[in-house]
Amino acid sequence: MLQEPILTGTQNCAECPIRHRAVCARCETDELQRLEEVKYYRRFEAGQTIIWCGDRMDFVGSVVSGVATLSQTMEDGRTQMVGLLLPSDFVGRPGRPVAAYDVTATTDVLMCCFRKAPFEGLMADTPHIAHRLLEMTLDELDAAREWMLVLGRKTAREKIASLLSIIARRDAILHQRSKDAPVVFDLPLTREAMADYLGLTLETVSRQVSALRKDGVISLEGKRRITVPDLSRLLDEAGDDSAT
Amino acid sequence: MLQEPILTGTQNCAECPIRHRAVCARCETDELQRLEEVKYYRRFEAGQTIIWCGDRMDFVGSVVSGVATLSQTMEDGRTQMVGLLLPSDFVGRPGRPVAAYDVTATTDVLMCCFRKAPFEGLMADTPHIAHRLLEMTLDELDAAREWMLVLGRKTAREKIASLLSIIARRDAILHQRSKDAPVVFDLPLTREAMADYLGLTLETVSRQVSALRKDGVISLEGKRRITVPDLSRLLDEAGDDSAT
DNA sequence: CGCATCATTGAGGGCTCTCAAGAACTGTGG
DNA sequence: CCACAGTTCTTGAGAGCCCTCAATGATGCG
Repeated sequence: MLQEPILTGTQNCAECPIRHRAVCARCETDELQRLEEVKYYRRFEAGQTIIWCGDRMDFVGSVVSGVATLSQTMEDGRTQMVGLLLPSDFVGRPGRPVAAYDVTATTDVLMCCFRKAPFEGLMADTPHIAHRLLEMTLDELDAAREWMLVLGRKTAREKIASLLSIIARRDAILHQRSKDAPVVFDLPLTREAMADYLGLTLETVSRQVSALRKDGVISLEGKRRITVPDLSRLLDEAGDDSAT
Repeated sequence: MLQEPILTGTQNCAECPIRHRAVCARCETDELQRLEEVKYYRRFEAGQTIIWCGDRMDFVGSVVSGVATLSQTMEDGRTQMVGLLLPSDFVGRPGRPVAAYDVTATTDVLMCCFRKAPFEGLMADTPHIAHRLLEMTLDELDAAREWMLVLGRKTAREKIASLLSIIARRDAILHQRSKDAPVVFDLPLTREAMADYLGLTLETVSRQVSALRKDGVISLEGKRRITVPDLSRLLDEAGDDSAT
């Protein structure tokens, strides 16, 4: 799905694609070296569960490539996605021994893992890691709160448009397209995963995607490839005050 | 609503009721002294807006007493509460010049404010503040994610039960009651505020509260005072896996 | 080609919202 | 102490949005 460098064994941090956005972004070379001593890579296939809620966590880490999801499940099977993990996002909570959520790979995922105990020691020693983690956590908190508005107050159509807007915006930044060019991207999520993210059923997701297509807000190539001819139109549909 | 100490002018941190839970919890006496130099108190009446979304923020701070809410509003007036601020909770984001949410006092509120620029300087110097803030932010992120499940997947009845559970649990901890004694507390929120928190209308909130009363899960004295005869019953209604 | 997975579409029902009226509580002034 | 407005809350009736159940269609892989 997403391009992924072929990595075998240990990789040099200096050449890491997420070097300047991950939890290690602010580290000096000596700090990086200490991180490198406690790090290792793990690879997961699309669909595979990375961590089960309640499992002992002996590592924390960063998503290097691919997309993973954070989700919660009730006894009767209702599930709600509570986070989308993109490259550079952090997994795990320092100081907590047990995972609070299920983590699942939705595409092939490469993770850079740090052994937990030494990582916690590093956090205490080197302010750069702790500061960066605080910054990232504050960003995630903002994203979670943004999402609470989507879940609590938006219609199914607005929910779909909101999700597509987020992915489209990320894509626009990543590829630095011109403002007026149509945005094209692949959905990294199945209809079911979209439903779990949006608090809908997969049938409703399917219906609303079809409706947006019929209304010309988006067009589809196959099931996953989406073209947005007019991004501001999509933002309107999402109900966000895009201004202008 | 909540008892509130009568404070005039500056107060000594050593006697502060939230001394050991707020952002300053880990500070040594010399760090506290530096904090005290940049702090001041502000008082807000119930119903008053503390901060408008988009306002310049020249301070951050802690709720000392009372209850405040964090909320987002769409252009057409739909609003979603995204956080409940209780005593010791932190307000504002270091490094951000502008408020991202509306902050409203739902009861009389006393806030301990720190001038933003010097506070940010202190954060860079003293690891205790940054560490505590990270810990608090991670807790808030967990709470936000917990709430996403409520908003996305729970029924109206379960939503009400979930909200009451949260308040009841906090009250049980605060008052250290025996396990089996009935829990009694005052709702710090109007029906409308509850609706904004739960992603419902106030009519639905009212109906479901009545239904829980008719079914004996709770009983009411006036509109606000609630008795929970059997907490585990309430937790069941909330749909959480309370286990035993 | 057949199977499995993922997605689409339809029909009907239920939960929550909208609109509306009235009741209960609060504070003010006579 | 009571009258009266203003706010908050409750309750009802009907509509609409989304869910549930079900069948069909597309896509990919052995």
